[in-house]
Amino acid sequence: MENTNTMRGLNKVTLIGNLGKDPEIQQLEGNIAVAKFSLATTEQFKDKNGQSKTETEWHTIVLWRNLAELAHKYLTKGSLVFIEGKLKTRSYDDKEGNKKYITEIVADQLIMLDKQSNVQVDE
Amino acid sequence: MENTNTMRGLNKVTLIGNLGKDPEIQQLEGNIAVAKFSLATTEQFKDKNGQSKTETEWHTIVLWRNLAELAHKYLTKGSLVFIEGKLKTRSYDDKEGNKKYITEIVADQLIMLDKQSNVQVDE
Amino acid sequence: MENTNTMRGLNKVTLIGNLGKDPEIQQLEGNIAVAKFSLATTEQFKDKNGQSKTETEWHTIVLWRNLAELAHKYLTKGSLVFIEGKLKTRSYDDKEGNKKYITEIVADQLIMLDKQSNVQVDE
Amino acid sequence: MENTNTMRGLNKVTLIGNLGKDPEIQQLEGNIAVAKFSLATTEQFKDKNGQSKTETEWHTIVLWRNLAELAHKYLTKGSLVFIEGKLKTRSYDDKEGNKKYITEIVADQLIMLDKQSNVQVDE
DNA sequence: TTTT
DNA sequence: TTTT
Repeated sequence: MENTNTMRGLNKVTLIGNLGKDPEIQQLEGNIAVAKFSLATTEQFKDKNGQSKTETEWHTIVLWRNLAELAHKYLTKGSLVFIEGKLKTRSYDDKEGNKKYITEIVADQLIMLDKQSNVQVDE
Repeated sequence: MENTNTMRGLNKVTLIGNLGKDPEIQQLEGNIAVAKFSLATTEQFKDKNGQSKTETEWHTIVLWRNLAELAHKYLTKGSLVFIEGKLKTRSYDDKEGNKKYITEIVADQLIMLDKQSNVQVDE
Repeated sequence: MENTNTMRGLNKVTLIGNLGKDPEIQQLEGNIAVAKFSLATTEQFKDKNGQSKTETEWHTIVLWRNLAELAHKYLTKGSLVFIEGKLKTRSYDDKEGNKKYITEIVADQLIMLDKQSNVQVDE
Repeated sequence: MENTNTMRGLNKVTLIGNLGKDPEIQQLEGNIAVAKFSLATTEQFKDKNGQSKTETEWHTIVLWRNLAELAHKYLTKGSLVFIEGKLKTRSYDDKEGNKKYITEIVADQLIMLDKQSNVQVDE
C-alpha cells in the first residue's frame, strides 16, 4: 500500500446485442481457451424527415478461459447477450503484407439474455 | 406508440484518460463542427512475477457540434477527461488503395476532470 | 458557450433484472404520466465455504412520460428489463409523521429483454 | 461448469463527484476495514424558463478492505472521485425504534481524480 | 501521442 | 456536507 498507484484510467464497453454467428473457440498452449464472435448492436432512430431508421454496428468480442468455454457451450448465432469489457486495438499483417489494425472488445462479464440460455459469469 | 420498436441494442463506451495531442477541429458544410483527438487510457497491473506493469490503450474520439467546440476551446494535449459514447467502425481507402477499417468512439458526453478546465456538457 | 458550465458530476445506474409486480401508472396534472415498479437484480456467488448463494436486491424504478407509458403498456410482473437512470433520494413523512428517505432510480433508458416484449426507448 | 447459473442480474452504479466530508473508517472484527463517506454529484441544467440551475444529489459510499484503507489514506473533504459499485439497501432501527431503510453504494472501483491524490484501485 |  |  505504501507504493501508490498513479493511474487514472477507465476503459469500459457495455453492449447488448445478438451474435452474428456461432462463437469460434480455440485452445491455446497451456490449455487456455479463447473464443471469438461478432455481435450486432442495433439502434433505431428517426432521420431528419421523421422516418424511422435502423443502424447496426458490428463488434468483435474476445473471451478468455471460463468465459470462452461458456460462450462455446451456451451461445449460438442469434443469441442475445449483455457484454462488459475493455477496448483493445492490435495490429497484424494481412496476407498481402499490409499492416492492419483491429479493435476488439475483451469481455470480462457476460450475461445471457435469452430464456433458453440464461447464464451469467464474471471473469 | 402503436408501432412497436423491436430494437434491443446497447452500444456504450466509458473512458477516463488523457489526450495525446490537442484536438483537431474541422467545420463541415452546413457549419457543423467535428473534432477529433486520441485518448490514452492507462491501466496498471501486476504480471505473473508480481511486477507492476503499465498498459496503455489509445482510442480515437470523435465529437460533433457543441461537444466539438468545447473540446476545441478547453481541451489540450494532456487534459484528463471522462468520455461516454458509442463505438462506430467505418472503412476508408488509404493512399495505396487498401481498404482500411477504423473504430472510433463518437462521444455524447464529455466531463473535463482537470482543475483548470472543468466543463461538462451533454450532446 | 461563453458562459462555461463548471459541473463535473456523473450519476448513473445500470440494472438488468425482473419486475416484482406490474407497473403502477398515474397521470399527474398537465397530463404527465409517471410509472413505478420494483425491480429485482439477482447475483449469484460462492460463500467462504464454497457454497453457491443467491442475493437479491430490490430497486424502485420511476419512469416519466413516454417511458411510463411504455412500461405500462408492455411490462408486467416478471418482465426482464435493462434500465439506465439516475439515483435520486427524496424524503417524505409517513402516516405516523416520521421522516423517511427513499432512494429511487429515475430511468432515462429502458430496454425490454423478453422475447415477447422487445421495445427500447430513450427519454 | 455443468451446473448452469441462471442469474441474469446487473446492479451497477457509476458516479463522479466530491466528498462532503473526510471518510470515516472503522476496523471490524477480523481486522477488516470499512470506510464511509458521502459523495455529492452535481448536475447543471436549464429550467423551463431557460435559467441555469444546479441540482445536487448525495450518495452514501461504503468501501471495504483495501479500498477503505485507500479512501482513508488519500481522500479528504472535497476530493473528486470516480466510483463504481453496487446498490444495496439495508434496514435498521433508529433510536426511537422506527424501522429505517438506507440505500448505499458499495464501491468496487475507485479512481481519484484530483491532481494531488491520483490513485486507482480495484477491489 | 498522454498522464503519474 | 462537496465542487466550480
